[in-house]
Amino acid sequence: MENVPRLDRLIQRLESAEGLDDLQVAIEELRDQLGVDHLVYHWVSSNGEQYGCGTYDLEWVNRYVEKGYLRVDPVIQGCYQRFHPVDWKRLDWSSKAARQLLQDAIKHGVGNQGYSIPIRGPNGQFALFTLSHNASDEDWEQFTNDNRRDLILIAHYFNQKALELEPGRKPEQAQALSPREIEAMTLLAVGYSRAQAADTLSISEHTLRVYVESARFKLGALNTTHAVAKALSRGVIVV
Amino acid sequence: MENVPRLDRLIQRLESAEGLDDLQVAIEELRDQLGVDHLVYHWVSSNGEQYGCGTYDLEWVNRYVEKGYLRVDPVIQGCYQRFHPVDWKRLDWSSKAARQLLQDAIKHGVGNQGYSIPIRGPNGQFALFTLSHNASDEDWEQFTNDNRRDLILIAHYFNQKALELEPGRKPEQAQALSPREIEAMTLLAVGYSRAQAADTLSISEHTLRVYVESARFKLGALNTTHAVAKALSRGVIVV
DNA sequence: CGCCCCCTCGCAGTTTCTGGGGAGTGAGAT
DNA sequence: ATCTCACTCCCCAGAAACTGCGAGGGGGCG
Repeated sequence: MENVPRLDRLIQRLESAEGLDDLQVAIEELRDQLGVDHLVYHWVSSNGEQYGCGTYDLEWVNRYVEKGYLRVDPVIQGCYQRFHPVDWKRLDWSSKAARQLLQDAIKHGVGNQGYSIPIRGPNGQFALFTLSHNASDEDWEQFTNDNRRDLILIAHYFNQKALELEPGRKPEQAQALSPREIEAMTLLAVGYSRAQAADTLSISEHTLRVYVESARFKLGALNTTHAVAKALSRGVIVV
Repeated sequence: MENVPRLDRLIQRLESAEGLDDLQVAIEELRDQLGVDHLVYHWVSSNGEQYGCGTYDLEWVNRYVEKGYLRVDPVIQGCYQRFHPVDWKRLDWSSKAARQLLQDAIKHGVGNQGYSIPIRGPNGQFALFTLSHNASDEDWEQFTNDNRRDLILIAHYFNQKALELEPGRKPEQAQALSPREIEAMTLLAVGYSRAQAADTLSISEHTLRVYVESARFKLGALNTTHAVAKALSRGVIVV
């Protein structure tokens, strides 16, 4: 495993990428240059669709999806709650499902070591930039320490380009909620009933209802719970 | 204006900061070293609370808050929709309130040029790392281009430390949900009614109800919407 | 072998939410 | 100066969710 080579040139390549294919080529080259087993960038969008590119076997990717590993993966859950890159060893693998996932992953060629960088974009976008490799704890620690900053930057530029190139993200640009709508949704998100929320805002329950309906419409949600979930995952409201 | 000096040492200083005061000192030193007029880190939250440190006059900060500029500031709104750092010139200053804000800002010593880096953390955290200065368009463009990568990194480490030090962050690790409970909550979060969700899982509606109640209890939530919101913001479920 | 948790199912009554109407004011934008 | 949009209020009826009662089988762990 070597240090990130020619950071400047790599970032320039990323910036000049014109299609998702270019990102796939870039990630493979970077994998080779770093000398790690796998390098993956993947993005979970709020509507469930996800785009990713990387060097995992297709078989493993499909298996991961089919088995619903997304829901039990400590890497996902851990990164979702963290800001800084995280070594897989520091995550919580105590649950049975998690250990099973890890064994399965190793069996499919994912290394015993991993390092994942969480990245967040507008509208609740969340992506991971992950390295995996077979190495000793010491070597891996050394490697990740040496390259952390460059990897953070690469992940950033990678995500920037993915955001640019990702099709179908404009329609998802929902209308902004009005201040009152945001207040109403926020109160519902922290457990208030409509009556309580209306009382808190000193308006009639009917008025509050109008806000919630309006917000539901703007967010394209099917019901109040859905609307709160969408508002949260897009960062429209914060609890 | 000079290039970012001694990036390594600066990041080390940030990493070893033990209090918010250290961050204030760090930001002032960095400002002096960069030779820009102002450098500000602030954490924007929609409910109004915010923490920040920087070199703006206290008078200006207070005025900004009192006037409710937060709601009309194109810097906030623009960065909220973007991932990459943005030059203030590229934002939309067409609205009357925005131009008024800009004039007011310049009058209070904020430079005519600005550059803001959006940063996002877990649970919808959103912060800005902003430079402002008096300079010509050409000089400013040159400066920001030369320092972009280093500034992104600094902003990242700054935010990491701010997240660590932020007092109001309670771990509050709740009980884990069972697989079935996670499935149930996830379906509700994507807009399914209880009946639909039960149908999807091929169980009776009542059984599904038991899961939801159980999850609500484990999450310490007051109702289903609250439970979904808590599960989402804790990363227990991913939509 | 109990104990605890996970999974599964039923009934009934009460409360809340949803969706369909209509209506008036004020601020900001064209 | 009109016009849009946010904000406020009201009624009604049906659909859905919540509350509280109870019940049994299966699996892991001390």
